[in-house]
Amino acid sequence: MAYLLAGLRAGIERALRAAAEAARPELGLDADTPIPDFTVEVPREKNHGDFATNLALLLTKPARRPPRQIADTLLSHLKPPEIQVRKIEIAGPGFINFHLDPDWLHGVLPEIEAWGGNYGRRTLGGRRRVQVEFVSANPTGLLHMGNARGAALGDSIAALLAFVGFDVAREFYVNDAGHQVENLALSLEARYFQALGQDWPVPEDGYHGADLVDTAARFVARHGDRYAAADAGERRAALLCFALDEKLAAMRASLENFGVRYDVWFSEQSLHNRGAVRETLELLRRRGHLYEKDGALWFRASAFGGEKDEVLVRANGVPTYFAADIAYHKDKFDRGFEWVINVWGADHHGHVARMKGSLAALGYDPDALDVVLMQLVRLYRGGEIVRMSKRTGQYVTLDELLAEVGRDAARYFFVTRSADSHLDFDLDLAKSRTNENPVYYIQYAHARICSIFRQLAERERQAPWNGTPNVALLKEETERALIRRLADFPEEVARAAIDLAPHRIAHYAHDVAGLFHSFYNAHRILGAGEGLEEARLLLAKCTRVVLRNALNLLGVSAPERM
RNA sequence: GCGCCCGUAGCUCAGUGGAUAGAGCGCUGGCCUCCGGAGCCAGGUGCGCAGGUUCGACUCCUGCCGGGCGCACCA
Repeated sequence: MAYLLAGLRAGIERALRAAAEAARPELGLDADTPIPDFTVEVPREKNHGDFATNLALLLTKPARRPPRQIADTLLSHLKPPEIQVRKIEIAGPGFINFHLDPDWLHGVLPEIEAWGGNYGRRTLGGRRRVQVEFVSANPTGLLHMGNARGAALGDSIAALLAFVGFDVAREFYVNDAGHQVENLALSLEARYFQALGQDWPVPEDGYHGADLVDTAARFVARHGDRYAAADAGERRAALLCFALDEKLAAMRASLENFGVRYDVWFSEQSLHNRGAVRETLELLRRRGHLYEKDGALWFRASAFGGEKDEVLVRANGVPTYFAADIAYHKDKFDRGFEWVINVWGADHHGHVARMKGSLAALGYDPDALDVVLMQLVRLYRGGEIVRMSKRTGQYVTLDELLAEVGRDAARYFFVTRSADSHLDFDLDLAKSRTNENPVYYIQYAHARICSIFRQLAERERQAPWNGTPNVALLKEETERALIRRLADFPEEVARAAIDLAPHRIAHYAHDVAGLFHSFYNAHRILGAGEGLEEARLLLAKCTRVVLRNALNLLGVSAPERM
């Protein structure tokens, strides 16, 4: 998949490498000295041309010559690449700047038009199988802001990886086993008896959210007081089963409203049921990485980069969450994923080293696991921090967020910051339908373009135009700047995917929208005159393609009207 | 105390070791008899501190200061 811009860059790289090889004798480089890894990048400063390389600067040490002299020597050996270079100059401390024939931009729009919805797609992934696991919230409550950020981030990462050619699966790990679930059962039991009119307090460290009151009420509606007199274990099991079904269904619905769909919902309990946890423990034991102490079974995590050793089986015989998680990650690789990505809250960072350590201990490659740690979300309303606590049941849920600010603004806000930056989410800003809100700025550009084409369609009914737009007519500063930026999209996509950083796409889309608005404001499209109008329509059309493709990656809609 | 993340403009944040560090919001002043004014144009202040590596550091290393989060037989 060779895009225009990438081709130009590659051509310059090849020509430079060849020049460096040819200049070896003059530069005093023997055959063993490698040519350093130079960059061919787009200079920030326009006067510095279309591309610049630092090759001469990097050669100063091996060649032991001043950089500008090296640059001179390189230039004398530089065969003009297959592209049209108008001017090459040595500048600054020793950069070599390439000024291209500005006509190269003429190829960009036809390229975008031809690719359409696939413009920006790459083949970097080689169809390798990648799994992205995200949210994986405890089914003990509703989804909160941290889960929402994880959902937006994980889904966009998955979309990006798919766009660059990976075979991607989205997965939700359901923590339906362990202490917290037992805790949930006890809280439910209390709400159940309360619903039946009895005085039965929710345990101190239980779940106090009002949602459990509703769950209990529905349980009573279905089963009445049948379980009041039943065996406690039976009662709790029934309540739990009922609640988990309900909670998971609700989570799935919330996430779908948020534009997130999973390929797999993976049950932790299923690992226990089919003996996968036991088998994993056995494998670790055979490999000599377990020992007993104080009646518990420990994993020698400290031998694999962990901060300390970890308990896998408690003295009471119950395996820990970590034991199940090891089995789970083993299972991921056994299912054939070559690359596994977890999106976790920063409060789990301590878990990363031991998780990777456990993979190493099992004989898997710990580098095949990447954990994207995402910092916490702080919610602001009316300039004040909204305090949240799951334990006390006081937190804003994903559903409430969607009701208040809408899906597009929410998705955009969550994904516009890098994962390792704390997120201050301003509810007032996110729900404002004004120019303060950056998400509408992008969508507005898209809607504007659609509006132009609606009018065009209206007019074309009288006098349809059929010809080929002449992109050479697009000579205005704002036009060229916009085209240039549209040409960047494939590289932006690749970078964002490799870095697992969808926020780059958010910023890029905003940038493109801004360039379009500037162009639009400075020049007429419809009625611009014979030929020019068609060229500008093509530019608008291609801008729409890029905006749409970018917004798609973020899970934000591209509306035709607003 | 130890570990991870963060510290860039008044606020919220971008910025693969490159040349003169950007955007949004807020503030001020302008802009179409015309394709959607949710738009455009103009105006300015900043890389927490101190060392080090490098031809070159916001970026890498060390120390310090400040903020967040971890350091359970919880998940």
